[in-house]
Amino acid sequence: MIDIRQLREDPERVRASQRARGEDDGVVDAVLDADRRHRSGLSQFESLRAEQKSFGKKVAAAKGEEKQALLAEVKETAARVKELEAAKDEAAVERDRLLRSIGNVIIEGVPTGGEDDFVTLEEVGSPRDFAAEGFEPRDHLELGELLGAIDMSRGAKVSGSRFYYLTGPGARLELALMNLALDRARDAGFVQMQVPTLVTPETMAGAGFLDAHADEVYRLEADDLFLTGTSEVALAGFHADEILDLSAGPRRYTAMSTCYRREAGSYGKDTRGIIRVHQFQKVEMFVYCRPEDAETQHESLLKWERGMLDDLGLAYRVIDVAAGDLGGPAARKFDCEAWIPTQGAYRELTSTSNCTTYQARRLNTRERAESGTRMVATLNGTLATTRFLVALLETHQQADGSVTVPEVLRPYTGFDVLTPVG
RNA sequence: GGAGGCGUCGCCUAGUCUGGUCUAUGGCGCCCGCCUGCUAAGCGGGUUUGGGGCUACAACCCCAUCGAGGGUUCAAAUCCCUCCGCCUCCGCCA
Repeated sequence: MIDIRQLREDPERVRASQRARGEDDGVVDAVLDADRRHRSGLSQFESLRAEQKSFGKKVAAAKGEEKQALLAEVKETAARVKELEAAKDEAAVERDRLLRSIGNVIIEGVPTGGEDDFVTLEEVGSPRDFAAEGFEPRDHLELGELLGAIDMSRGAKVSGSRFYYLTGPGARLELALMNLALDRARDAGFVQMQVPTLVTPETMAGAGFLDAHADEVYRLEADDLFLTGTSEVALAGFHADEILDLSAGPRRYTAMSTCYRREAGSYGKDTRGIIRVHQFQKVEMFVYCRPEDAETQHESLLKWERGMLDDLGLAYRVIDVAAGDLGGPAARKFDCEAWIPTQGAYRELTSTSNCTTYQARRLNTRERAESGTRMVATLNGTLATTRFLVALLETHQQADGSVTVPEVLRPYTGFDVLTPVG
């Protein structure tokens, strides 16, 4: 949720943000209107309520007939107070409903437009030239099956489409990747967490996943709980309704968790292999910081993400995601997309978002400021996910189907190469 | 799953039975000041959070806030209902 005060003081900035996102900017005036109605209703309610309260003291002091007379007089006031209260509450509900529909105000420099309007900030490394090497690359699933690392058909047998098993060296490789990421996060000062992956509707909504992403979320109806699609949800909820002390610097957390996504509306897309699946592992970074530190923290998250991709020997590009593709909470988002040889395309491996105070406002996470309290900023970023395996297998394959393990992962896998089985 | 107890403004705590003088008591901690070679002690004052009004974004005034949400009432921390959390005991269990 954006700050109503910012909207009052600088409505044009919010309108411009809405336009850049390709959203309706008329909602801004609708909010202002509801806000005015709420505030005038609030004044009316408060002054009459004050009158009623002072009357109550007279009633308490009075006796006998005098008391009866006062009671009769104030009864009408009480009824009127109730009406005024209902009216101002109604206006507030309308105001908040509209306010919640507005996405975060984008940071200056974010490209205008939709999914295809991103700006490439940098291309790192060059895609491997298999033609020059004289062999046709196998795709990650063919390799995975050849190496006894991925088993899609048994995943489908047990759980349906878009489920899979990682077997033997595949399971080992994924866990190696996660451990590398967790060690790096720890070395960078992140507090490591194990988090719930089932959360309440309040937490899910607070993190911002029940709006645009509502169809993407698994819901357990019997218990009214949601399976999270990222540990960002639990990490964002961790400090909900708290007042933090950030005087010693940002609070930074990392967690590996299983992530669950329905992938509704993506029928027929990425149906082969583990590019797009219902369940996967991910190591996430999450930062609570002062609003003025958010952009610096965002750069740091991007730096750590890039460090992983660099050291894993992947070719990738960094993009500045366009306003229309940010989602509600993010004010800016950088994606790192790795080159997938058999697709001849860059595909998202990591994503880091600066949510400024948007997420914190919904979750009511504040900090102690010089006078009073104020909202903190939250940021998140991916350090590793199961999808990395796609780029790793394809990029580091050899003509005979074996796959070289990047140096940095070897201490974790315990082997240097995956070799074809049987 | 069953029975009981508890939830008060950082922490502890009074108030709940018997609704109004609660503008929520006291202690600890913390902040400001006085006093004082320094520190401590002592003394005085302040110290929930959110919102609104008026404004210099001050001061001041008002409203809400006693786990959350409803209800009864002229009036609710206090009475009633629902929910949540914690504790104790019993039952069940990978």
